[in-house]
Amino acid sequence: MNKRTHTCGELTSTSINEKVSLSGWVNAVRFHGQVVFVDIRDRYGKTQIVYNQDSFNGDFELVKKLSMEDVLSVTGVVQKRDKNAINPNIATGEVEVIVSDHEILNESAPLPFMITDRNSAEEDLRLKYRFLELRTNELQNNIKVRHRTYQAVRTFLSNNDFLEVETPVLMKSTPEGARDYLVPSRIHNGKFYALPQSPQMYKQLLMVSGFDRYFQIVKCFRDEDLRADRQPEFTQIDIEMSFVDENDVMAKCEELTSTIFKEVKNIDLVKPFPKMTYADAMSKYGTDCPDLRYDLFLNDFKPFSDKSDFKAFSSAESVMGIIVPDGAKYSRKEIELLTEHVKRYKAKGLAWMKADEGKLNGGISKFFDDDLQIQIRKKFNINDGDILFIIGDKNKITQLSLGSLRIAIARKEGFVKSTDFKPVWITDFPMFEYNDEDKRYHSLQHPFTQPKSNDLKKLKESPEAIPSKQYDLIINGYEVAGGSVRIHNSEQQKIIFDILGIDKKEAKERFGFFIDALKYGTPPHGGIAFGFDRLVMLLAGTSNIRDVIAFPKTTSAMSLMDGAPSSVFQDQLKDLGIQIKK
RNA sequence: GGGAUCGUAGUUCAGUUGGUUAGAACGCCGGCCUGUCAAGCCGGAGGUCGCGAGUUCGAGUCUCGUCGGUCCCGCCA
Repeated sequence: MNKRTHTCGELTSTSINEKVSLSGWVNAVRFHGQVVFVDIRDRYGKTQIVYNQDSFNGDFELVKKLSMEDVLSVTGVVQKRDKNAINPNIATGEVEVIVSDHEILNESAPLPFMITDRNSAEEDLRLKYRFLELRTNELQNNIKVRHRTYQAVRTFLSNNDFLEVETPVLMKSTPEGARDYLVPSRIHNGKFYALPQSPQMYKQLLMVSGFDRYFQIVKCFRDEDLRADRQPEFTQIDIEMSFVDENDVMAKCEELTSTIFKEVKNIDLVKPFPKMTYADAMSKYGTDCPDLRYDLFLNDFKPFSDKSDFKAFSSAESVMGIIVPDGAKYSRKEIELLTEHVKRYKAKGLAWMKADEGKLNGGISKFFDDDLQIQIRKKFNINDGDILFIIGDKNKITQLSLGSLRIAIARKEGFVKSTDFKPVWITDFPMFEYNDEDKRYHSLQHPFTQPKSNDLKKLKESPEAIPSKQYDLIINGYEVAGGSVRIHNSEQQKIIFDILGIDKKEAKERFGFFIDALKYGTPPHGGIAFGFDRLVMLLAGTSNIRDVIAFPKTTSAMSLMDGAPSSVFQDQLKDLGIQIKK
C-alpha cells in the first residue's frame, strides 16, 4: 500500500505536476472506454482521479471492474483540468490525478443502499447497515459537529476551573424517577446494580469532597419509552458548582452555551438569555419548553365565553384561545385535522371563529352577540382574515392542547426560521406535583432540589405552593439543560423525603449514605445537566436524535445492527442466579 | 400500556371493484464508448408481495393475529 501524501479534500492547483498518492473509497465511476473517471472519497473530501489506458501501468481490464465503495490507494500526477471540465461543486474541482499505479485494498460487496443519497433507503435498513450510513455526507458532518461540541465544552469548562471526574456506571438503584436499567450481580446473586439515570448524587458528593467545580460528559440510562428526541442511553454535560446561587449557575451556563454556539456554528446568541417563570410559560405558551421564535400566544378567553350563550365553556375551569393571522383561509378539513391534533391531549374539541368584514363568522360565532364580538376583536387585536381557536377544559388540558396546537400551526404556516436560536431560562418551578395515580407528591425535578422558601411549616402544609430553585434552559422549544440549587442540609433533605412519602426507614435504606454525607460540612452548591445529544441536534439542524448518535437504537430500544438486546446462554444466567419465567 | 401509519425485486415505489405470466426507475451482471462529474447507449438476471392463520373457485389486494420501522399520548426524579 502506498502511504497517502494528501487527503481527498486537499489538492488544489498549487500541486500541479506533483506526484501524489491518495487513499479512499470509490464514490462514483464513469466509464468511457479508454478513459475512466473515478471520484475517490475520504472524510476530508472528494478528488477526481483519471485512469487513462495509455498512462496507467496496471491492468486496465481490472479498472473496468471498479465499483462503488471499493477501497483504493492510487499514485499519479496532479493535472490542471481544462476550463470547461472544472467541477465547481467540489473543493478539488480544478484538478484531477492521472493515475499511474493503484492498489485495490478492499473490494466492496454490492451495497444495500446508495451512500451518496441518505434518502435512498428506509431507516430500518440504514440502521442495520449503520456503518455504511455513517459514510453519508450528512452523518459525517453531524459527527464532526458533535466532536467540535465536545471540544468546545471541555475547553471552556477546563479554562473555568472545572475538573473532569468520572463517576461509576454500576451504581445503587434509587427508584425515584425514571425506570432503572438493572445489571445483575454474579458475586451477590439476587442483587442488582443500576446504570445511572444521571450521576446526581455522585456530583453532589464531589462538592462535599471539596472539588468545588466539577464536570463530566457522561452517558446516562433511562428505561423509558423513546421519542424522536429521546434515546434510552444518552449523553449529558454534567456540571456542579459550590458556593453558588441560581444566578451564578445560569450565568456560567450562558457563557458555556454561547461559547459552544460561537465555536461550533459561529452564531452569536443574544445575551443575557431571557428568563421566564414556569407559571408564565404555562399560561402564555402552554408548555414549560416554550419556543420563542414566533409570536403566537395563549390568551384568556374565559371573560368572553362567560358572557356568551355558548354553554359548553361555562363550566370549564379555563377557556383559552390563540389567534392565527390569516388563518381564516383554513378549510373545514384543515380545521378537522387540527381538531384531531388537540384531541390527543384530551381536549374535547376545537372551537373556532373566523374574522371577516369586522365581524366573527362561522364555528361558534353565533353564540357571541355583535357587541361581544367587537370587544373580542378589540381585546385580542383580531384582523379580518384571522382565525381564533378556542379550547375550554381543565386548566392543564387547555394549556397542553393549545400549547401543542401552537406548535402545529407554526410548523404548518412556516413561522419557524431554522437558522434562528432563541434560548430562554424557565424558573420558579413548583417543588412538587401531586400525582393522582399513586396519591402522593412527586418532585418536579429531583428530590435534592432546594425550595425557594425556608418556611418549613408552609412547605409541609401546601407543598404545591412552594417554588423551587430549579432552572431549565430551553432553546427553540427543546429542553437543553435543567438544574437546581441543591439542599445542603440533611434535616431539610429528610423533610423533603417525608413530603414525597418516602418513610424514614426507606429513606435510610435508599439514601442513607447521602443524607449522612450532608452532615459533614457540605458547601452550598448547585448544578445543571445539559442534554448533549439534543444540543448537538440543534447545532446540526436536525430534529431527530438518531442523526447525531453514531449507533442509535430504534423506538423499541433495539439495535438493528448488532441485534441487542438478545438472549444469553443458560450458563450466563446460572452464574447470575437468574431464571427466565416463561 | 394506548393511538396513528408503513412493510411488494438489492433499493425507492406503482399495482384499479379480489381475477391471466406482479411492473417502473435506480442499482447489479454483460457489451459498446477518450472528457465525464446523477455520464450515455444496447442487452440480461433478479420476487416466500414481512411472517402465520382465515374468508373465497381465486388474496399483493379483504379479516384476524404476529414481527419490525416511524410519529404521537401515557411515561421520561
